[in-house]
Amino acid sequence: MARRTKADAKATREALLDAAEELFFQRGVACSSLEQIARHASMTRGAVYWHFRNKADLFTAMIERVRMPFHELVSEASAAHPHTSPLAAIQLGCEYGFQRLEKPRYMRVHAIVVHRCEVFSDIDPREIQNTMVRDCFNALKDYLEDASQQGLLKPDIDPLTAALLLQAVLSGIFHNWLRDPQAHSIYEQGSKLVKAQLALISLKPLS
Amino acid sequence: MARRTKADAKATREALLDAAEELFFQRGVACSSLEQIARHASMTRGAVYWHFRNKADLFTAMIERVRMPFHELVSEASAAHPHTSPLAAIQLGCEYGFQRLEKPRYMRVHAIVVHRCEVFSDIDPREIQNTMVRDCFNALKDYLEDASQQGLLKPDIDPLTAALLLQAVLSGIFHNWLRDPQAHSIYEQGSKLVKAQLALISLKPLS
DNA sequence: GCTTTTACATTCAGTGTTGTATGCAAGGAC
DNA sequence: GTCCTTGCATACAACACTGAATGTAAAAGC
Repeated sequence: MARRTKADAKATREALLDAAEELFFQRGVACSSLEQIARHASMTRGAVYWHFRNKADLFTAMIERVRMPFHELVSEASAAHPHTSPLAAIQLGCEYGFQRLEKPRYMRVHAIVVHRCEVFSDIDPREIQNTMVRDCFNALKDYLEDASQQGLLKPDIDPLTAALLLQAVLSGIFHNWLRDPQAHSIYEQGSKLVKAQLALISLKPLS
Repeated sequence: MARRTKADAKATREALLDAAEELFFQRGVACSSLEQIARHASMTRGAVYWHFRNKADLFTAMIERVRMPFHELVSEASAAHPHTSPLAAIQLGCEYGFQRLEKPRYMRVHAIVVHRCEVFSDIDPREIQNTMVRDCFNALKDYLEDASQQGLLKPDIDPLTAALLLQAVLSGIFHNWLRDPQAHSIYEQGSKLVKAQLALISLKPLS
């Protein structure tokens, strides 16, 4: 068959990643063979082995397309809404994150990492999740310590516990939604619950 | 080889489940073959196929050994601590649950369901988790509605939202711990956070 | 315009796994 | 004591998947 131009090759790579995403999501990582993935992208396994070393390499490349560190979300949010309090920044960052998660690609890949893959070769999905969670928690802690120093928090709760609770709430919202994404909008449900939780720990009602 | 008595057969079955538990936990469900499981229990695949129809059947049998409905935890707890308020019942039920999770068997099996298995044949780990979560949430909602009617909750939070938040907190605690069970005790961390969250929603300080 | 890469397709060998079929020795009921 | 059944072990057939080797035609470089 005809060889493709450099741009075509890039498109092929993306198509393979798309196909992997769909099949991993539908049948799970272990149950999706490279042959099936290639066929789903109208290619052969040769193409897969050209662009990726093996299944694990393909997998990590797929993950790379959907990274979203919390501080990125917040700075993106605060670009649109400047001069906000730490608590409002958290609320906005979460809402931006929830909105991203509703995009099919983000939903699918996160669903794959959480529910459709297990340890294989040198990939451990828990580590992937751990880095995401740690990043999020550290950001929350920073914002809540800021809020505490500005006297925005109720005096009977320390910022560390507040961060732990809020991070747990976020984790819960995330996992509850991901277990059945069709059931409800994580943006609506999540925003509501984050707001409620922030109201519980903040001294004054949120703006 | 010698045929075993009925009690021996039962022991064999348990040994196979134990072996599956260990291997699933170590290498993941997909990466553990029935041959490996049988060998790990000093048996052959014939024993596996005698006691279980296939891998999926073995898997569900393994799950069956660690079920713990929330109301069971609470009734077990309130047998030891009678005449408690709904909020204290929640606290106690959670603590009993956390303590169970720290037992190796419970920890391993839950870790397997959450992190070491994906959809295979007709098994969907999400459904298993969904039933657990729904059961827990319904129980929480009942207790919190009781608490609300007894005037124990802050007036600015409705029992439904409180239940959603608390369930999210529990989910978060669970997943955060399960991602790295060695890092901390879920009993200590979880009890602390549940207490803090209950304090946030309750009108008076908890006894 | 020629050569060298690139971007795949095709083929092949090897391995691991599943399900089933069969064998067999001891248990259990009478 | 016998006969059927149980509780496995062993053997077999079929398949699916991986990784690597090889083939190849067109793009890129000069």
